[in-house]
Amino acid sequence: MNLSIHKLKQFSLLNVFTDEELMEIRRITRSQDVKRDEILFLEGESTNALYFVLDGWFKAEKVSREGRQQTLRFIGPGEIINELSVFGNGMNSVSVIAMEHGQVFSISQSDVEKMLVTSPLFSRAVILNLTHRIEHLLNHIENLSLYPVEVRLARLLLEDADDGVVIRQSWKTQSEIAGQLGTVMDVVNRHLQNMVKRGFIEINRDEIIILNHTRLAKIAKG
Amino acid sequence: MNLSIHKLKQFSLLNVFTDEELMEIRRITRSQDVKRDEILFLEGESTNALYFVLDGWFKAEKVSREGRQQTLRFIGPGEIINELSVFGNGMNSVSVIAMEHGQVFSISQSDVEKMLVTSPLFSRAVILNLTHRIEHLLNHIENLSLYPVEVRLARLLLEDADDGVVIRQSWKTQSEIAGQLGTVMDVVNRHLQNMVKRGFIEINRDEIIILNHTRLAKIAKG
DNA sequence: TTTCTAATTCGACGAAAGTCGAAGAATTCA
DNA sequence: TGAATTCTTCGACTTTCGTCGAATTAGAAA
Repeated sequence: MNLSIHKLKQFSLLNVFTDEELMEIRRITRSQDVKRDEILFLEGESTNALYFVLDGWFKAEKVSREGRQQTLRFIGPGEIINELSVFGNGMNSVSVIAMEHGQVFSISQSDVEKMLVTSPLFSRAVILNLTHRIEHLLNHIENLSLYPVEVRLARLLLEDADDGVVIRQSWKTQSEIAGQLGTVMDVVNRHLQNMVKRGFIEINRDEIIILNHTRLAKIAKG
Repeated sequence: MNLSIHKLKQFSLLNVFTDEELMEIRRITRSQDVKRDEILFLEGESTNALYFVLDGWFKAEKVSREGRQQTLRFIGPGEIINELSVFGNGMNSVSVIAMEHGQVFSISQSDVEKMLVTSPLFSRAVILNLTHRIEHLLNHIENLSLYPVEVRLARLLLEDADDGVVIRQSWKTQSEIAGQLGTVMDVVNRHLQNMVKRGFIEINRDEIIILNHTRLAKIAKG
């Protein structure tokens, strides 16, 4: 059993339990390796387990009939997948796909349900988690409907930037960025090139460097 | 005290309590009349109470710097306002405005917090409420980013229609519909007129009649 | 290296959406 | 009832976005 108590505590949902309780919980988890491009579950299916990401990156997306895709979020270590169908008893409203090799563990819906009843702290943590998700989604909607791609792109760059540098995982292609922004690759490229031309940023394969933070922030303001 | 136990039970969050508990709860509520166009609270403020709509309609919206507005939802009797700042301890991320004269009652954040700790059923109901909100928002995002205005409009009409008729409250202007769809009045009108011209719908001041459900559904499919 | 695949870049075009000005219709208010 | 306000409608114009085809570059695999 390589699932340490320490690792379990990385998850805000589990951080509310004592070490003894976590040892109990560890027993009801099911670990799972996920290969790159593997589909954890599909929109429309019913999946009855809560997944915890130990390692690797995933994305949650919706796909239109014509194949356009809208990425709702990228999901990394310490984050949780599938709150919606577990707590809402519904179908998955998004598909979740592994961007790279990863590792997750899951707890069945019935076990989660028991935890909800017995631990008010766990319930509280779940509620907090859901409100954060809602805030994130509200922000997403605001961006989509009120601001053009250039603004959304500038905001994305500034948010993802760490010390003026946006690190690009190997899977973070312009297509993926487009999916995140709710548009298509060509449009993203056009705006990126435009920002390069104006000297605001510099693009490499594995990073995007912000050269003029002030001007970029001005764009992001809308 | 004109707030009957029966009325309290209309709310899914409160329906989990016994009559005795509800009498207790009734004591900690604060009723309030709201005039038309009155702002219940503003985006960015911190409001520390959970509101329950007894009567009247409200809207939750975000406004851009340029004045474009995105309505997130209309809120009617039996629905709850401000889950986000109460459960998430953050600021309001939307503004809520009364569309018509209405009546609400509220419970303070600290009292709600107590209810969360003492009643697992209440917690469960809150979680369910939040997941529904998330589902709704996900749907909204999908529509915004993947489907054009005409499709979104057709979907809205079909959703709101009751027996082939969409009843328009006096405040449900084309401007409001535009805000709901994430676009502007002119565009909505253009598409509505187009649907009229093609004989799919008929527009009156107080209702929109769906004449050709099949064709409209075909548009809604995307 | 060479080959193959995936990602990026470009130009040009068409479609959808947003903007502006203004006029007509309906509703509300005095 | 008349006046004022709000809502709706229209046409013309601009901008942004999405699409297509194709060339170029970079990376991965053989």
